Amino acid sequence: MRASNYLYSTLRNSPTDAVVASHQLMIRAGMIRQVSKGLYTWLPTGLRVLRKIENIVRDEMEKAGSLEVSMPVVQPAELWLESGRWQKYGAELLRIKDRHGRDFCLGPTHEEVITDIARNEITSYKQLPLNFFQIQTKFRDEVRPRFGVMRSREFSMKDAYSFHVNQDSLQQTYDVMHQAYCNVFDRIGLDYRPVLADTGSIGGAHSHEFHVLADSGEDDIAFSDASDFAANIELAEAVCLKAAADPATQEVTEVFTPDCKTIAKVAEFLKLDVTNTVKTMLVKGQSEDDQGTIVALVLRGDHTINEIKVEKLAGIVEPFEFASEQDIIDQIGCQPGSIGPQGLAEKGIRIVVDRSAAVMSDFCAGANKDDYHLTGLNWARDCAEFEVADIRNVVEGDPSPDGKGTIVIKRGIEVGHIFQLGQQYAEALKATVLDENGKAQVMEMGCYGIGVSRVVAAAIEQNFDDKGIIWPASIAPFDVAIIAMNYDKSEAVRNECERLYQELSAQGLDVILDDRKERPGVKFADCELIGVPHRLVVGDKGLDKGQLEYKSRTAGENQDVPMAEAVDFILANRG
RNA sequence: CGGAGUAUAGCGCAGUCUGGUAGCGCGCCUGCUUUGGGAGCAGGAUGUCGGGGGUUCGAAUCCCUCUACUCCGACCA
Repeated sequence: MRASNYLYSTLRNSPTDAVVASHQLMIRAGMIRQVSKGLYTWLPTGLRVLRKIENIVRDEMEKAGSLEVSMPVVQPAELWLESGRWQKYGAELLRIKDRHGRDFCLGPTHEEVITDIARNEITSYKQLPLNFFQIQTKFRDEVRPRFGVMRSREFSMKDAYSFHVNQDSLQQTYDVMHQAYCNVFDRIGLDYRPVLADTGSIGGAHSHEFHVLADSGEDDIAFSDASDFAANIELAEAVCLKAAADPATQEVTEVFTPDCKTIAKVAEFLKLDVTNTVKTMLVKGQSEDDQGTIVALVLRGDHTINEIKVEKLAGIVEPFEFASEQDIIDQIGCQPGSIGPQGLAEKGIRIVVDRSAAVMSDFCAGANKDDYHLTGLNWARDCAEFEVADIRNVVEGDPSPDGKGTIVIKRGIEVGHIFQLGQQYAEALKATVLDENGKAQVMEMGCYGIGVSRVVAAAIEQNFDDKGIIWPASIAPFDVAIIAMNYDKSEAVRNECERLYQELSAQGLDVILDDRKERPGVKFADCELIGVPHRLVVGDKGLDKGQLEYKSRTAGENQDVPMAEAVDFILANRG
């Protein structure tokens, strides 16, 4: 590519509405432009990167035995009604009507369509296993799109779906895909981790997420400092090593705690450590007869509730919802802020206590009376009727669930997610094959996603400096930039640039020849901003000595390279 | 959905309080000079001041309304 025929669209200052580095740099480097909230145009530089990632993903998928297909973005409501997700998926599913008034949606994912294909095309167990993938535009009407293409409404995703005659076969493909994902992210050159994950709205049993580690990530990942354990905090088990509560040493005492509506205030007012308090939260419970059912969740004062874990308890409404203030006043007789577990069981309220809270002794809790708390509480003596469950988020310093080391928490950007779906979609859509005995059998399914456009942003989050983007070699928009000095005046420069351009291109490299009539500083700045890994400067000064000047994007110093060796030098340094 | 904020040239911003001919920097165009880190001089182009309505002799500015975008929150007892 010759710069004189190219659109840089680089900006000197970044628009104020971009807050994270990748979003700012993608705009400044002329990669993307926002068209509307969560909707972006990919400019030439951005699209080059996106395509390179797609190609790596496609290559690894094919190596893993997946077959490429292309499914429609617009999908009929019928399929979604059949799977039950037309009602279940919620507002992220953009529903539209066609001219005949029939219902459609923009595909946020493609389980329904692929399962429809599978049930029509696959008839015998002998055809299985089969694995399909596509790289395609998805639409999810996000509550809050942000951070550029990191969380946009329309985005590029590689989604794959596998079909099996049994669980063993599914597990095998799952393992193959797990490895393929590692290969993809290794090839791109990202610092990533596979982590245990919740299955969320897609459903299913077993699942891993692939996270790129970055402070700007939106997910918390719990790692062990002594093993390879890693799990999304949504899922990470909170372990309590202490087996039982110590015996009571204090009597229950009611204390006046005016205006102490939070644990922090209560602890401060009573000069207690927050770890010696519990907080009691009331959430909506499910029951057949009445609507006002509430369930009490009890946590140690310094812990936070994990909604995903709570939703998995039987009898709790999903999605998770706190009880209304009116229900609390009606059933407990006090305002939120003074609630405690003692006496709730007598009122017929179910109590679920977190493991760590269940082994406390002589603790402090709300008195179920406005502006009063109780100290010296002990479970066995004062409030013996409760269930114990894991309902909190792990925190740093917790023991690792695998028994090795302690938990460290880091931020991650979710770039991939693999699931074992089991039979849920195949069953809903009646996708069956005939087995050895000629009997119809519901297929097992797996699904596997990579957020291709998000990988672009994630790669930048891990690789930039004050001058701009530093692309991993595998996905750079150009492999090498030839910066011409005095291109229009010097025939020697033009000839050498042309030679390099031809020879490097012939080697399969993506070359940008900066032949613009710009001052050198402008060319250097653009080259660094868009993050080209290798740079050759061609000027009369060097040519007189038979030399070119080389600099890698990451190196501080220039390096002279003889003209004759330049192409081999670049090839050798490409890595 | 709740809260806060913004909307003026391609980008970044001033002007709004106190109504009186639309401004600045960068970028863009032309010419000359310059040519190894975002050049200098001279000249030039570009705006329905987000849309609609109102008040006024007169509105970017005051009032009403709509829209778009940004950020924060939706983890509290």
